[in-house]
Amino acid sequence: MRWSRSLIPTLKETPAEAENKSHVLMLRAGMIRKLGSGTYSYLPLGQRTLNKITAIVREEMDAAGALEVLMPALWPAEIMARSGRLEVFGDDLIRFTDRHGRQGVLAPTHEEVITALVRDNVASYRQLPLNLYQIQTKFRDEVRPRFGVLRTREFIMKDAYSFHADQESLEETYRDMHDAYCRIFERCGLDYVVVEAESGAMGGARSEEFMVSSSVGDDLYLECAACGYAANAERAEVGAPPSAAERKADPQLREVPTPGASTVAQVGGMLGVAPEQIIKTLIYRADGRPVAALVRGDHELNEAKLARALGAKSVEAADAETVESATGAPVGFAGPVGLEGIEMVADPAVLRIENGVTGANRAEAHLVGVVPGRDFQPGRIEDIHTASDGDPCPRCGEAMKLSHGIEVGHVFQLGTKYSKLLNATFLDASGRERPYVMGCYGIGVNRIAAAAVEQLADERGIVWPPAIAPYEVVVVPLDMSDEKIVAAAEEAYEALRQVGADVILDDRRDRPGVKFKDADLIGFPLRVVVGKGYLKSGELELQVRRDGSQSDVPPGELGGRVRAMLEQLVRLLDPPEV
RNA sequence: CGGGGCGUGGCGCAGCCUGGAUUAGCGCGCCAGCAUGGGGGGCUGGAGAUCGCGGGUUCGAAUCCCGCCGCCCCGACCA
Repeated sequence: MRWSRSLIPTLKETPAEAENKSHVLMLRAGMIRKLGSGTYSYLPLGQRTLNKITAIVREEMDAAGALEVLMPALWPAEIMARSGRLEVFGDDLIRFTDRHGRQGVLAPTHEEVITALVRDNVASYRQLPLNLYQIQTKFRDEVRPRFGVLRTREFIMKDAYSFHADQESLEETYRDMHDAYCRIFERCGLDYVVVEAESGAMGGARSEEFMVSSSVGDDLYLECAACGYAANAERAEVGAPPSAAERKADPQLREVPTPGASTVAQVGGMLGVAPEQIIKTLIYRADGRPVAALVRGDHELNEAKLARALGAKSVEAADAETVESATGAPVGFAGPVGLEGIEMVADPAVLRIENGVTGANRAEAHLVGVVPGRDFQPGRIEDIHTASDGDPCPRCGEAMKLSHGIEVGHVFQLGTKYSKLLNATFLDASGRERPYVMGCYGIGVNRIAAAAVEQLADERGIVWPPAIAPYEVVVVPLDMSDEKIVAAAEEAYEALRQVGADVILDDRRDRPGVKFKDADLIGFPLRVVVGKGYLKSGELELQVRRDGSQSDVPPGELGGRVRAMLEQLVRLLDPPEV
């Protein structure tokens, strides 16, 4: 491609709306332009990157035995009404009414359609397992689209769905998909972490997310550097806290007035104690029955963990009436001391508090000098707080690190949830009718591009991993009025095309500075410069965007050298073996 | 949904509070020309704006008032 024939509107200045790295740089590099909130056009450069990503995704999906299909994005609303997800998605669903007054939606994900498709066209276990995927635009009316292409209302997703006769078969495909995902993200040059994810209420279901560490990531996950345990913050288990040293103090339990102070922050402020010393007592309803859940003041109760610990189907915060009848005090003054007639679950961290503060079960009063074990005895001790930075790893006990991450992929064992809901069954070998066991697997295509920019960009601009760069190499003639230079650049361009390199020739009649700045901004992995040096020595300069290194190359060796360097760059970008 | 902010040539901004002389200004980009050719450089001359939309106040509105629309940020929500 000749630069002068393409459409690459680079920007010197940052558009006011852009905040984070990938948004600013993709806009400035002329890859994307915004149409409305959360909707973007991809210009030639942006589309090339997207195409490279989808090509990698296709290759790996096909290699893993998945079959590509294409389903509609435009649905009659009743499809989702039938599965009950009209309510589940709620306002996230983009709805419309057509000319006949029929209700429609734009597809946010495809479980219903694929399940019905397989139900109606597959009937026997002989055809299983079956793994179908598509690469297609999804629509979600995000409450707040943000961070450029990272969170949009319209995005490209690779979604795959697998159908099995049994759990064992599902697990095999699940592993294959997991491995294919690892290869995809490695090939895309991303440094990623696979984290355990919250699987929801359905027991047995497994789920993992693929995270790219980034400060603009919307997800939180914990990682243990010592043993490699990693999990989404909602999911992460917390190991036992280090065993308490001998108690130094034996504080006296007494009640103090705390008028108007009902939150941890207020109580802490009024009594001059740190949140870590406060025992937060939360009254919940687990399948209807009230329970008291105790966590440290600086910790957050994790409802999924509480439900699991109690073996409850659902837990919800109790209403004010329940709280009052259970504790005898208004909301905000509950405490474990003297609390009777209600099941009590305490987080292990609570038991390490030496001199605690907690509600007195009386309005406007708290207890100080509380010693767990001495002043109250919880019925159960369970990990029920949401993991936070520094919490001990559940496997090895080392401190875990909390990071923000961009979720670029997600694999999930669905089980029979949708097949049962939609009555999708097959006949097994003994002629029995059984629901499909299903898995689903998603990848955010645009997000991979944005995540790569977030992760690798430097002060000069984007640094593309070669596999997803819009062009692998740019040839830059520095003086378009010099025939020798132009001729040499044309030859280099041809030579690179001959060896199959993805190359663009910057044939604009601009000054060198403009060309260098643009090349840096867009982030082509390699740059071939033809200028004074060539006139003197007859050699071309080969420059590496990533580290700024350069070397002289005789024109005859250019093709081979570029190929070799691109391969080397791919290896440099490989994440360390996990 | 709550809070904050913004809409002025393609982009970044000024002007608005204290209506009128600014012909709506500046920088970047764009077009033509000259010189230049190793990091967004210089000179000359141009093109390009119904000041988000609608209504109102006024002799007069980019500027004041009302309504609407769009966009951004923080938070809540959601996966």
